[in-house]
Amino acid sequence: MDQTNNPKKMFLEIVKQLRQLIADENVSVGGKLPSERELAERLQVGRSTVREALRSLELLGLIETRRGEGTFLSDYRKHRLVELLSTFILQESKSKEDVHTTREALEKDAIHTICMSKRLYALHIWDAFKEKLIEEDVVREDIIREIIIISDNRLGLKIWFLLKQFAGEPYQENMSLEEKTIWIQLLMALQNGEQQQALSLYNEWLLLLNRGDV
Amino acid sequence: MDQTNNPKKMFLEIVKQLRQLIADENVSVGGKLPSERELAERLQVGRSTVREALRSLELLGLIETRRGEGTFLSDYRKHRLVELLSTFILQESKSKEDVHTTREALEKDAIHTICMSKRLYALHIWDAFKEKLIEEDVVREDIIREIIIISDNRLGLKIWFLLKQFAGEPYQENMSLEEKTIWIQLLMALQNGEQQQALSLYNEWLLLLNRGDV
DNA sequence: TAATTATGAGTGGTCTGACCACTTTGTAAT
DNA sequence: ATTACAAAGTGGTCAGACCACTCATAATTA
Repeated sequence: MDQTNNPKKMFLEIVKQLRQLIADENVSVGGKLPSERELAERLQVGRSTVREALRSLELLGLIETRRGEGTFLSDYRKHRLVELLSTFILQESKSKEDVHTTREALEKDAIHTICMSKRLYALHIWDAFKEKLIEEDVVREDIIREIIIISDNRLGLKIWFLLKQFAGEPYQENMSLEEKTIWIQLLMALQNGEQQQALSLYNEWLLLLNRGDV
Repeated sequence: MDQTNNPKKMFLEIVKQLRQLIADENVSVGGKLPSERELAERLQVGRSTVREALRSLELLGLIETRRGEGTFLSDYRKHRLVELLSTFILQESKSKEDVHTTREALEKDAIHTICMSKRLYALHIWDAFKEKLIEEDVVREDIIREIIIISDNRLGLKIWFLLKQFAGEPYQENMSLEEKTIWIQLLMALQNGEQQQALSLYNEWLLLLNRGDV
């Protein structure tokens, strides 16, 4: 059992084991976890230790508990990590800048990946985008999300998704006509795999954003 | 009692009160918090409830506990949020390819940032790198880490650091002579801010890596 | 006197058992 | 078949008991 150097915190160990258990038993989102008493028995620890681990995960918003019912795996989209991040980390302005930088790195990479990809994307995808850009109001983050989805890097998408929420309103505003013009060109560049052109347009768009607001 | 649709979790309440207490008593970074028993008495709750709150904050890395000593407010620069974030994200998307892609995106971004930066880096930094490359055995991840550190994106560095651990051995092996040659050129490109050249060399290095092993 | 050792108070770590409040479920009465 | 009620299950909280560890201080020793 405790073969390792075990000066470590038990409750941290339980957190780890809970994750393992969730993976093993294939608990799906919204699914029910074993009761605290059962967990205590299965993991061979006291109920209070189990609770310390569960409460930690609850603070993170990873699980949800309902008295009289049980403990449930909560929707990822309800993770409280982002809020906590903002509360505790992002006090330093440098951090905010870091978030932007990192997020933009992911976006550029998506553009790069799409251009480099040998995969052929159906034409109608790009056409649909362009049409949408022209005819509807488009929120900035929507189109970028699509780009990253197309680039097929799910990890990158998840990280981006989290970082995005720090971008604040600018990312949730509608695109101006000027921006749309850039993006239509950008989409064409992506369609044709013209990486240089695409990245150049992206940078142009960033400049436009930074000039406009903040 | 009066449940004004306020299913107030006691331990969440305690978390809040703890933050209040830290603010009120002006506990500084590294400072000591009251003992669990004292907190329980002051907040009029059981010790186990206090512990659930404390353990939650500990999982976040906001406080640090040392058996026999006490509970201390930890340096918020040591927060564990990114780690947690990544751990849970990586749980789901097990695609190693995604990890590599994302990691490379961060590395490229570091290169890009350094080249674009108006900041002048002391010449001796680059010279020291080059010397090290020539004279010593250099582990791959070491030099890349330095690059990212120089790019001064701490968030990116943290994420990279985590992703790196999934890269496996290749990243912990020594560089071959061929690789060193590329990197010396790359360092020169960085020194001169030649972005195109630097990224091109980086890609060349990646190709070399992928051809060589796994 | 100075250095070393022993002691005890304080603290976090864990477990047990006991209630409480609430939800679900199964059963008995209608 | 429907309803009413009791029981079981679950999270929420508390109190008390040990344990392992740290540290300051007293006691012992050199």
